[in-house]
Amino acid sequence: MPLRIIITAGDAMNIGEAAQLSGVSAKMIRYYETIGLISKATRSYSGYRDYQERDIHILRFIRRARAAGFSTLQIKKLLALWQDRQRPAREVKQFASEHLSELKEKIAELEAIATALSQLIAHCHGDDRPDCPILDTLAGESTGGKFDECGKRHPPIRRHSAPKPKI
Amino acid sequence: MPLRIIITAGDAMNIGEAAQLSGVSAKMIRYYETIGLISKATRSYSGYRDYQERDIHILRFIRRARAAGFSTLQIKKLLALWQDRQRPAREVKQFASEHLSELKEKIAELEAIATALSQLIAHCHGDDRPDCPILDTLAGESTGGKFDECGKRHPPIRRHSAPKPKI
DNA sequence: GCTTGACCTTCCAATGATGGGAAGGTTCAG
DNA sequence: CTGAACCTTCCCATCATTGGAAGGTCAAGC
Repeated sequence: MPLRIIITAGDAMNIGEAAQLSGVSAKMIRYYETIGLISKATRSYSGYRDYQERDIHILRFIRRARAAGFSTLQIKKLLALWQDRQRPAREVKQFASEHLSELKEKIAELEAIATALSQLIAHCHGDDRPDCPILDTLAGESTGGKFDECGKRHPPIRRHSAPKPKI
Repeated sequence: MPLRIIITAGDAMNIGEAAQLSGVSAKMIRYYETIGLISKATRSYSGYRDYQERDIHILRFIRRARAAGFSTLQIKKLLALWQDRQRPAREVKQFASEHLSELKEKIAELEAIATALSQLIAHCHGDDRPDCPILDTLAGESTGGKFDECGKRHPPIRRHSAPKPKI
């Protein structure tokens, strides 16, 4: 992966440098532009996107907000709150609190699953014999078992990670 | 939502009844067939899929495994283990344990986010004044802040829930 | 000037599990 | 025979993210 380190004196920079400085991939910067999360970048004569320090700040904000688990839609609102210097902190606190509640709910769901699974695993002798309470429970005839109760939401397993903040 | 309750004496049934009995939606049954998680259903003369009791058991197994947070790929393996009556329970236990580790890791990540967010919220006075440590942190100039560390994976926010087990 | 390679551009595709809906065929009861 | 409730296949959307192709641009070194 050859990676030329870009150093520029002034403010203006291409998308690659913006990506390096902000920790948001160029791909994602373009994506954020298409979904309207950031405003359309001005273009150089040849069509290259042009970024300033100010854009880098915004992109970093977005990266951190993503790392905090906010969706792009939520970030749109956060950006609006951020840019409005008159907004009362109350609004921000409330918004963040709602997100925190969702997070906690998700955690509780996962923990319910983990607990149930732990118990099954604990009850499995795990030797060469074929009888196994784990499979028996999943196959179970009875209703109202552990896994008829918990784990109602299951986001797809993702291959791609969110951008790993290296800056 | 008109819903006719279907009661059939014998084993053979259409996809709708299979869905009701298994708790897996007809849509998902077809999907599981296309991705090869279940074998292709036999068809009636007119092309309707035909299901037996045995298929219902498999579908219930899949539903519970999904509720336990296994991906369809993992379930494929679980089904193979289940169907192999000679497999040592050790294998199942190991497989489930690996999944449990992943679950715990995910929980830990979410908890790191939740903790960091909690702290920010706690530090926000939340009144009418505009200064707010939450936004300040997201906008922060400094590197190595809370959200430069935690939360590396963020599955997309889903609209659709996994099938809610009602049976 | 020309080449080369590292940039940049747009566009399309895939991921994973799930639902929505259209267009059209089947079945069964009244 | 009609209508409703099934069934079929096919395409689309979600969300954030990456991959890759096809092609334009720029700057350094020859």
